[in-house]
Amino acid sequence: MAGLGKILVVCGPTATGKTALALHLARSLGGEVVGADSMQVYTGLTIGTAAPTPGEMAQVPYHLVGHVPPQQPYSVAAWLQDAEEAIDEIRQKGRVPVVCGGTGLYIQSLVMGLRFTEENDDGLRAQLYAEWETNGAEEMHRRLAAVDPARAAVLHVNDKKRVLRALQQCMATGQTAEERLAASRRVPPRWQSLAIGLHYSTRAALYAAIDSRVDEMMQRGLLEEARTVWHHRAQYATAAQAIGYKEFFPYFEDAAPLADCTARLKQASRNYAKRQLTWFGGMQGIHWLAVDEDGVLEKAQALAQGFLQPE
RNA sequence: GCCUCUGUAGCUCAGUUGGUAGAGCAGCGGACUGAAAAUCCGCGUGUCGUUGGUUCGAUUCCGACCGGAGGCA
Repeated sequence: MAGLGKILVVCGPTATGKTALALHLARSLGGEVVGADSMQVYTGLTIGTAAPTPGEMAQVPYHLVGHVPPQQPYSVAAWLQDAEEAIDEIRQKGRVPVVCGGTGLYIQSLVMGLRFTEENDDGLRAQLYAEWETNGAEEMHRRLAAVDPARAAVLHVNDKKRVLRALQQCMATGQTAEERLAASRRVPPRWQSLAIGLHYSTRAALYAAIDSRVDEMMQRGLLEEARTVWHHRAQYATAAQAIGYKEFFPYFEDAAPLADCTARLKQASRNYAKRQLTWFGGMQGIHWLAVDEDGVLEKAQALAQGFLQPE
């Protein structure tokens, strides 16, 4: 363990102040921030994704924020690769990597040290999605059961995304999901991480923070940003799925009043925060801090300093 | 003032030819290995507006009252 590089991780549900904490840690400990957010990676999606502001990014070096054109596909695999590169670069400079974000899949994969191979076939994926439409869920699930019974047994028939992904992966590589999982863990973790999770002491406080942050985003010009995304929705395959934009599409299409869309956005954000809470709640070893109690920055800094202390 | 419609889950509404009720959304819980801000799974007791009456039994039928919508004056 002694030789493992150390990284700090700031995670938790949306609207808890992760960005501010990461900035504080990076500034006080000589660090650089690495974004772990599946939507903040896209260039130009700044207000709706609550990306760090130019002012914040000027204070400390940032990585993996706004570095992907919105029309370009991206994924955990790509992010992991980018993140490893960024972390290596930061450590070579003798600085501390501060990974910050709310995408549970990304953070967990990084902490676990997962690695993915090159395999990916978008054409095959599209074909399988088309077949799902004509053949139905049961038939596709049966096909998976024929090639990878273990995976099929675990996946619900309606879990379209995972059933088709498993099928695609089998067809492309001949490997079962179990073999793929094993391969992703082949290289032992390269980092030792301290994860700090931010939350509110009550669910009501979290939801109130989310609601008022949406109002703030509106004042900062979210609607115009959303309109841009709407214009390009055909090319922005993944980016157009981000919460904060798609909720306004009905408004742009004259199908709903603006107030309804704003309310819908708040609701979607609350639902999302709940899913994040489930995800991070299931991760072991997170040090949780309540942001509506005093001294969060100090507590986090003390934890980080203790962790970074050479043994 | 009169007539008609209406009052069922937090919200929008089904339904019970009389045997105390169920969907969607919300909410709550969970899952998650290449689109993950995505995707998927599970959880439904609520004075069936109030109050009398008929009935073995009323949320359901009848009356009155209260609230809401519309129409006629």
